[in-house]
Amino acid sequence: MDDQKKLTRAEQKARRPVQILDAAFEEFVERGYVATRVEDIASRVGVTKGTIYVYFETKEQLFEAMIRHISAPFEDLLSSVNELKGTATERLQKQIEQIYDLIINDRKLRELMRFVIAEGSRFPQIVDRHHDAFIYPLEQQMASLIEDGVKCGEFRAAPAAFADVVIAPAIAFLVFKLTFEDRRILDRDTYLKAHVDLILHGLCEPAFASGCL
Amino acid sequence: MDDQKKLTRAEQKARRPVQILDAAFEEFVERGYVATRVEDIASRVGVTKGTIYVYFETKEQLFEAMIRHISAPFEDLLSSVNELKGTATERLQKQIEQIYDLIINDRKLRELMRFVIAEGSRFPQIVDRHHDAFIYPLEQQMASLIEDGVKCGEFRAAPAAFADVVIAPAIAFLVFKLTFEDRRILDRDTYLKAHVDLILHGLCEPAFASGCL
Amino acid sequence: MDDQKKLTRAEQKARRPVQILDAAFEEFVERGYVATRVEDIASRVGVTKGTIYVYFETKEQLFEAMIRHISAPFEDLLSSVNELKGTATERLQKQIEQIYDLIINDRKLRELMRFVIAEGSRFPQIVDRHHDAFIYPLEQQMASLIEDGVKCGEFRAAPAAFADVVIAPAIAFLVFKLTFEDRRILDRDTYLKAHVDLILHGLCEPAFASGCL
Amino acid sequence: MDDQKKLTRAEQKARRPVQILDAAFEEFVERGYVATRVEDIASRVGVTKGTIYVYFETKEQLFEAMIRHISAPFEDLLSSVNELKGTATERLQKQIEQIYDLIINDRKLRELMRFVIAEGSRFPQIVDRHHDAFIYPLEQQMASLIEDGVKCGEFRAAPAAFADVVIAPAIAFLVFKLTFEDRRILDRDTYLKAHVDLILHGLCEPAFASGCL
DNA sequence: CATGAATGAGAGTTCATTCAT
DNA sequence: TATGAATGAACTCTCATTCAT
Repeated sequence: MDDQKKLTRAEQKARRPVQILDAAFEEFVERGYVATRVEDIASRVGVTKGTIYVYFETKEQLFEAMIRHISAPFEDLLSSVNELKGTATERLQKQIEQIYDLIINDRKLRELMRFVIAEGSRFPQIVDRHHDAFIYPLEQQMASLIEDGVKCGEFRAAPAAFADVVIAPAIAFLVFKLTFEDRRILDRDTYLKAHVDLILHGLCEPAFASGCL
Repeated sequence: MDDQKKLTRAEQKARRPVQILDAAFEEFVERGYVATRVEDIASRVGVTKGTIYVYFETKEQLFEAMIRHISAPFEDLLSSVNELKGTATERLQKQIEQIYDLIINDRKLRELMRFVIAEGSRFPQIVDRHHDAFIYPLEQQMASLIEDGVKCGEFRAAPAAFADVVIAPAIAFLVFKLTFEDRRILDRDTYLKAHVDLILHGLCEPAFASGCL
Repeated sequence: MDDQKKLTRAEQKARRPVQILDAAFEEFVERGYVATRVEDIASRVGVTKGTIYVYFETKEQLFEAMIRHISAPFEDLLSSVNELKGTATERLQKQIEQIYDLIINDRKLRELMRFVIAEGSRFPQIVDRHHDAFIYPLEQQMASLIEDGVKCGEFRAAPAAFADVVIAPAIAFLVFKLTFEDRRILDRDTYLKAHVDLILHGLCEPAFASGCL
Repeated sequence: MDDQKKLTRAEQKARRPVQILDAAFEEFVERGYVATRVEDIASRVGVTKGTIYVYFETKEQLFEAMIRHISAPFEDLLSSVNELKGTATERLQKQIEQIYDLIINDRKLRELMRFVIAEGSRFPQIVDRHHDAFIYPLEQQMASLIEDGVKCGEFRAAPAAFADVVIAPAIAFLVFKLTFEDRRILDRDTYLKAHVDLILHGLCEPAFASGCL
């Protein structure tokens, strides 16, 4: 409580943009770009409409800034995966698990996907951004992981498109969670297990089949 | 010929609701529910604002009717699958192909998915509808197909969630197409081949592996 | 009273634009372009804000249309002067009188001048329009009248700029009336008499001086 | 040198009000009272919004102060005319010339006229001020000059309103310059010569006509 | 059935003004 | 003295909806 009081003007000011962006995220998620009122974002922050315009020129720019704000963390998030150890199989399994954890835990990532789908035609940049910063790296990592497995003889030779198909169930999981949220229950563990099971069987050298699984 | 004219006019009127629903689909796709103006739908049909309200009480009801209108075909569409012949493997492969064809050819199905994601919180019924009429039947069919394969020894025993994971790449494909449309090229054949390849390897009894593929 | 009732929708609609333009004139005169609220114009007509936008796309276009509306009458008004009869002196005198009558009686002409001065930098077209439709014709008529007088020996040879200077007191009178309105009284007859007196003395051939005045 | 700096800084502050008034003049000229933003005035001075309010209570008072600021010089400017020497004719000619020089050289005088016309109904005081400080003295001087000329037999007896009419072309010139600025070229010398020519012919005793011109 | 003029409740945005620093 | 974050009232413009014709 004293905490709040202690905030000097300067501190307040430094926090405002982030406060607004966070509030904007919540409101835009709830109602979509067009139906969200700048005033609602403002009241969520506890300021008035005008204050929003001190920090952002238009509702449009606020939306774009919000997207950038919530996208930023993913960029370095995906780069950490390279450090995995173990056999290709183990690493593949591990990475899939991490992706599911990300999808389950990171509401922002999920909602970003909704924005991309719902507002993509209004904000084409976010579609490209999302592809370049999220989808493409995922594909690349998966592709190189599979390649490793093929090289060391754990996986059978696979067409390039395999990487896409291998991560696809996770994408579908994300979309399901986004769409049905609480309405239909999707159990992470069950789904994840089925996913891993399928792709490992699907990838392993038949000769290894009994051994590697 | 006057007869014809009059008939045509009468037919015109009988077609009005459908014309409006089709126009509504196009406009709602282009701009989303909130940003679409009733007037734009009207001019697409070639009538004026007021006419829309002769047929639909509110914009909201028009939207819902439009969703019902474009959803209708899918209902009987999926029931045709049962008639497939051949081994479980062949039927599985065939069905997957059909799903991709559907996704590629049916823009309405794709955009329905976008509506579900984008407007789901505004129109919760459409989410349920979509699940019951599209997602659930798909899962059921796939599940029973897999079960058949297991029974006849073609597929290894699989957990229930397998059905979801098996169709997931197709869902992801749909979402990709929806999201990136022309921006990123996804080749149906390449992706489909990888998908089928993966799941057949993933499903087949190892013993059958060499034989069934 | 019945008159009002009898107005059909169609008639109403035909009158609306003019009603709005007239109301706009009054409001813009009273407060200037920027300070005038579209809503005030609407209430003056007895309709609501939205109605204005049925007829005019923006406040700016409404203003421009209003200027065109009040300028239109002047265009043919000035062309009637050519029909004057009598000696050059008589015709000059007559025309000057007509100009003063115009200035005195036509509030719209006066206020147009104010718009040109006050809003000229915001609406450059109206400045040009005003010059071409009002100032220039006035100069031309005066110039040809003087030329006539010179040719028939009534007036002494005069430089071209004379026409401007000869009408200038009327312009100044207009500006005075515009500026001081009721605050300072300017008597038309006294001022007009002095004006005519001055220019006739100033123009007449000295030889004619006693005769022509 | 530190002294100097400090002095300069102190001087800076002393100059602030004048700097602000000068900046206000430019901005108000450019956009008119209502459309001018206090912030624009501030940035022209190189300070921020708040600073303006240190020196002026409201935008309205700032405007009025600005008007007073630019009007001040005219007050003593017109009193200098009495010192003219020569015949009435020479002095009249001289004074007319001075008025044109004033109009040509003094942008502030010209724009003051625009403020009077454009903002007169919002700021009635400036209309009165302008009349009392500028128009009325001009008329008075001209009237007494004419009276002198009449007394000494150079000018013919003239009605009182003559003074107004005699200066009117200069007023019209001012308004023209204000209105058309660069758009239409008005040559000072040509116009002035025509003006003087007209009024001298118009004022001189016919008997003197050949002699005095 | 079809029209389109009219409504009126907002929505985004602006800006004079205040006040803690 | 100077700042600039914050306010809140006002303004332009939009659009779903109504209803007389």
